[in-house]
Amino acid sequence: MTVDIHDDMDLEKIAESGQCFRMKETSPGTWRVLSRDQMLFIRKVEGPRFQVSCSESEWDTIWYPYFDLDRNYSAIREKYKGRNEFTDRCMDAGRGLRILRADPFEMLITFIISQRKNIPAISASVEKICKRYGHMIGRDEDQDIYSFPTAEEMTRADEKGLSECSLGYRTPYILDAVSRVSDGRLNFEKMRKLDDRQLFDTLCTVKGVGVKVANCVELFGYARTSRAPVDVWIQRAIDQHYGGVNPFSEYGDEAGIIQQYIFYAMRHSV
DNA sequence: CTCCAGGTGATGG
DNA sequence: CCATCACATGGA
Repeated sequence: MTVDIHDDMDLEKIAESGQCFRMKETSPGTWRVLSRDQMLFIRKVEGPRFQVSCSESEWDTIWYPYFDLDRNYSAIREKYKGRNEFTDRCMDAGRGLRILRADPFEMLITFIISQRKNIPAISASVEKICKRYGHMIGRDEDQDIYSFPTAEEMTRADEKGLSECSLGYRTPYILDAVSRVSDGRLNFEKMRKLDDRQLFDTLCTVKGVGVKVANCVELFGYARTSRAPVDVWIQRAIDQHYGGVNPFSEYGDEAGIIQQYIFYAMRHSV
């Protein structure tokens, strides 16, 4: 079926934005999107129209929220235009980006893995985890596609199995995260009710989760868009373009969205 | 060979 | 509180 999306929506930019590591262009213009145990093929056809592989009810309940389509990104870009010359350039370069509303557990594991790895290496480790601990959810390009494992599925992970996912020193971090979910110290649904600070503190109890990873889980897993993770790219932008001063308090509840534009722009040498 | 990658924990001041 | 340093692994 088809859907009309009148706001910013650039699938290639979203795929390259470093917030999802399983989105792939499987044939020119067609993107395979994976989240939890769901798979979607989406393709821009003409004007605002996109062709999608799901039913209308799946679109409404799964993918419309996943792509954060209730939020007007072009209005946000317009709102902050003119405040800072560099930010303007970033919003222009990143026009089409959206913050995906991904699964919190998937984000926690993924961003623990992300530390001191480049994006291709993160994708490779994530795929190995899906293949080993997830389950088959379909086929594409003559290969099996696996879900991202649930916390329940990951309880069968051990040091030996995880070490074959190229996790290096992060293996005990993943085991700690999984163990906290299985004994209830970490409950992702209950955590939805916490405010930003409480959620941050709870996430930081997990080994291998510090300021940056906790903020990524808040932003991408809980849509806490006031959170603006500072990684090496953002720190570089702060040093080179904002006089060494973190600019994100200027952007209030949209700080995380502005951060995403800057991250994208820095990685594409704007 | 060296250097680096969406950082964090442990240690020492 | 801030500055260092080690930490596995794969790719350039």
